[in-house]
Amino acid sequence: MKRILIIDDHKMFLDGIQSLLSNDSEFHVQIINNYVNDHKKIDLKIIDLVLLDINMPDINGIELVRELKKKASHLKVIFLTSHNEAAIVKKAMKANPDGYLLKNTDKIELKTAIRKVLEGNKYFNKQLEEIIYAVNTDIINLSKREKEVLKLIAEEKTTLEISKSLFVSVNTIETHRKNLIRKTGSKNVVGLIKYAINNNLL
Amino acid sequence: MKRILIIDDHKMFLDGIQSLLSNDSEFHVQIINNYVNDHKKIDLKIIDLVLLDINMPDINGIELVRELKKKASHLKVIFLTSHNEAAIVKKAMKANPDGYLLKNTDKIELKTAIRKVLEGNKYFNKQLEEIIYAVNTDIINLSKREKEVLKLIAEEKTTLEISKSLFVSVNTIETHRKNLIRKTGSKNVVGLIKYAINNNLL
DNA sequence: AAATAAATCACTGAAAACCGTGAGGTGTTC
DNA sequence: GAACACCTCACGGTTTTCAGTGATTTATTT
Repeated sequence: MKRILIIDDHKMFLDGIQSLLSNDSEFHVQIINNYVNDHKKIDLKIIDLVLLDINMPDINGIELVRELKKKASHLKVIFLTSHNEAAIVKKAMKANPDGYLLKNTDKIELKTAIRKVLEGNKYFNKQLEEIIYAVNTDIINLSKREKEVLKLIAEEKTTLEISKSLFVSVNTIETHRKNLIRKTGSKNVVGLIKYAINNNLL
Repeated sequence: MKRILIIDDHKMFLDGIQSLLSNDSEFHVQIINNYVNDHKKIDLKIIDLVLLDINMPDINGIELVRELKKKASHLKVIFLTSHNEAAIVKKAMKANPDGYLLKNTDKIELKTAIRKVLEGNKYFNKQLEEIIYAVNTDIINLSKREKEVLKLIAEEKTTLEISKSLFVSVNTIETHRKNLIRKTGSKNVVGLIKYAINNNLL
């Protein structure tokens, strides 16, 4: 019997998946709705596999994977999320998960993925292969200053206004702006805002 | 035995909820992943209650409620969504649903809500009461065309590109753009994108 | 000590966005 | 039929963004 832990901010989703997997006597399922509050209830040592969302209000799923793997290196981890945007998937892959599933996959694939991963394989949605095996463009790693500028952009401030409020030259903010667009793979500020919202940077 | 239909774009969520409710012999659950494709498989006459998401790629949940109620007036309908923003909830309430649940509620409340609604009551998450009974502030009402333009803006398309893809003048798109910014109370496209994302217009 | 990343600034030039204002045609609603 | 919302288009002008390139300083890492 394999022990599975699921972390997601939607209780209903948790209850559903737990019910789904508990029909198999093969799995014992524990659920957590809020990692920050409830992680002490869980003994990671006896857990075999963790399913978790990327985008949760209290904690960032990608960083959480790193934390979990540090605490219990035997843990297998599968992302379970609805995000299929290249930038997010790529970022998530950097945390070296054992699997990545989209929430629009069905229960059969879910179980297949869990079994494969427990056997030591990796399992990724077919839809993601293209993204995952794509040439690794620059890693999205925004500096502190860049995030600061991004927040001000998201407040509908112009480059001039930002430069004044940060007491630097307009040229500097323009450079930050260009770097933000380049790093996030956006075409213009629109993509930048979408990235910022998707990645909880605001 | 009551027959329940669930419509959601995430197969995994569907499978989970079906499993959850099917443990009770009280309910018979049918699921649909894509209303546009699969609605013919369902005989609405024998369905007692529909649970559905608001935001689905192929169809708008709010309009769908109106359609369902027109086709089969005995149907009870509960929204099941993660949206708790005032604008969306208010809009959803206009469709006169019998219930509104957030996806972060648990299985107990889900079953309670279903039973209450089947008895002829209304059931709404406590968290929503404040919103529902709040004074109706002005509703931002974007026209069909404006929403269409907004979607293209959100795809990082320029005004020129949009005008070409819609076969109208650049000036027309510029006007739409100005009206969108004005109507949403934004200062520039940044505010527009934030509005669009917050209100699920994409 | 060398390499790297971060933050700063400059200059040119082109493209795009934004503002204001006016206006014609269509369709719906009161 | 008047009022209204919607969609369309035009024009002139200003502001902002975006692209490309190069450069200096500081701090950190190897």
